[in-house]
Amino acid sequence: METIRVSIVEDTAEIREGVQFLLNQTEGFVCVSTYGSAEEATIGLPVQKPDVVIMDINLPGISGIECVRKVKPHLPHTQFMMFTIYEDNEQVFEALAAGASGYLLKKTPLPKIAESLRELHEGGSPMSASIARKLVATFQPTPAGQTLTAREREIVDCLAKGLLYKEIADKASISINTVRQHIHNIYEKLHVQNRTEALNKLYGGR
Amino acid sequence: METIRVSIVEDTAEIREGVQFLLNQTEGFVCVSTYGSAEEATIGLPVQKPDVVIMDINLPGISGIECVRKVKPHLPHTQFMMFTIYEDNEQVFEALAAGASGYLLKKTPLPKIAESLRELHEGGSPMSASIARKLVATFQPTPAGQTLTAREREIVDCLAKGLLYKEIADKASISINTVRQHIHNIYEKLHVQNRTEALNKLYGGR
DNA sequence: GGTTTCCCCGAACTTTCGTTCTATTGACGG
DNA sequence: CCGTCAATAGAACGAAAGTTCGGGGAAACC
Repeated sequence: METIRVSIVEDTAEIREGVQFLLNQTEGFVCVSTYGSAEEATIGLPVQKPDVVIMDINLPGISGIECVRKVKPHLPHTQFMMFTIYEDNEQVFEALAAGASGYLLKKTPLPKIAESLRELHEGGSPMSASIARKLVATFQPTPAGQTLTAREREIVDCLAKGLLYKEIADKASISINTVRQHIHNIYEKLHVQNRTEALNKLYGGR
Repeated sequence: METIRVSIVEDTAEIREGVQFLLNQTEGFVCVSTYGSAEEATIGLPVQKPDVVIMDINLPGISGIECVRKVKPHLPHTQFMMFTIYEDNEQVFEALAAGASGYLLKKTPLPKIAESLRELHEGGSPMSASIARKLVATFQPTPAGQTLTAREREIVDCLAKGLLYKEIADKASISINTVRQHIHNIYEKLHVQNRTEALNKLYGGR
C-alpha cells in the first residue's frame, strides 16, 4: 500500500494543523503542503501535484469551489475532497460540477477522515450519507412518474435516449401515430409541453 | 432511539436467515418479516409496512428492482436498501430510479450493514464509495463540454431547461436566427442531431 | 496586415414534434 | 352485460426544431 500524498487548503490554522498532524501520524499518509488561501493553493498545487487535496469551501477571497474549478483541469489525477461545516444543497452540486469527488463535513471524526481519503484515492466518492441522499434524489422519478403505465414508461425511456418518433415506433413495433398518442398522454399526465420538460420532470432537471 | 422495523427479501435462505439473526441480535432493530421471492414480498410488504427493506436484486422470477418499482409507490415512508453481489453500473441507476435509496454489496461486513440501515432510516443514502463515484460522475462536465464557448454553454443551459428558441432569444437578447446558429454549432461540436442527445452527452444519459 | 475565432443576423427551407379528432380492440371489474 | 381503461391506429394540421445558404463586425493572435 503506497503512501498517499495529501495537501490541505484551509484558512483556520487550528484545523489545518490538526488535520496535518493527524495525517502525518497515520500510516500510509504524508502531508506534502498546506495553504491558508485559495490564491496560495492555486499556485502551489500544480507544483506539488498531490494525490488528494482537502479543500475548505469557505475561504477568504476566492472560494474553495472556484479554486477546484481552476486547478483541477491541470491536475486530472488529483482527487479533491471538499471539506466544510455546512451541508448546503447548492454548494454540494456546484462543488461536484467543479470537479470534486468527495464531500466531507468538518464534524467528521478524524479517523473517518483518513479512511475517506483512502477511499477517495482508490476511486471512490466518500461522502456523508445525507449528502448521498441528495444525489440519489435526482435519479428518482417524481410522484407524477408513478402514474405512467408500463408501456408509457417504456416509451419515456426511448424519449430519454433522444430517439425519433419513427425509431420508437420501429423499436416497439407500433405505428408512429400510436407513438404520438402515447407521448401526448404522457405529457398530459406530467403537465408538460415537450420532451425536454418531461425528462426534467421525471429525472430531475440539471 | 426507536426500534427500526426491517423486512428482508432474499432467495438464499442462508443469507436471509443470517441477516435476520444479526438484526434481531442488534439493539434497535427488529426483523418483522422475510421473503424468499419478489412475488411474496409484493403481497407482504404493504401489509407489514416496515421502516426499511433489504432487497436482493437477483431473485428468481421478478427481480428485486421490479419489486421496488411496484411496491414503493404504496409505501412512501419505507426505505429500500438494494443488496447485491454485483456492482453493476446499469443496475445501480435502475434501482435508484425505481425508488431505492441505498445500495449495499453483499460482501459488506455485518456490523456495517446495521450501521447503514440506521443511516438509511435517518434519511441518508449509504452506499459503497465506488458506487457513489458513479453518481458523482454524472454531475461532472464531460470533456466534450469543455470545447464549448461561454455563449454556447449559456445557451446549452437554456436548452436543458426546455426553453423554446424564442424564449432563449429573448433571454439572451439576440435574434432567433442567432440562437439557431449557435445551437447548430453546438450540435456539430458534440456530434449529435438534436437537443436530447446533446443533453445526454453533456450531463450523462439516464 | 492577414488569419482565426467568436458573435451576430436574415431568409428560405425540410424535418420532426405535438395536437386533435375519430375509432377499434381486448382486458378487467362490478 | 356494460363501463372503463390501455393500447392501437389514421389523418390532417400548426408549431417548433434544425439545416443551409448568405453576410458583417470585433477582438485576438501571428
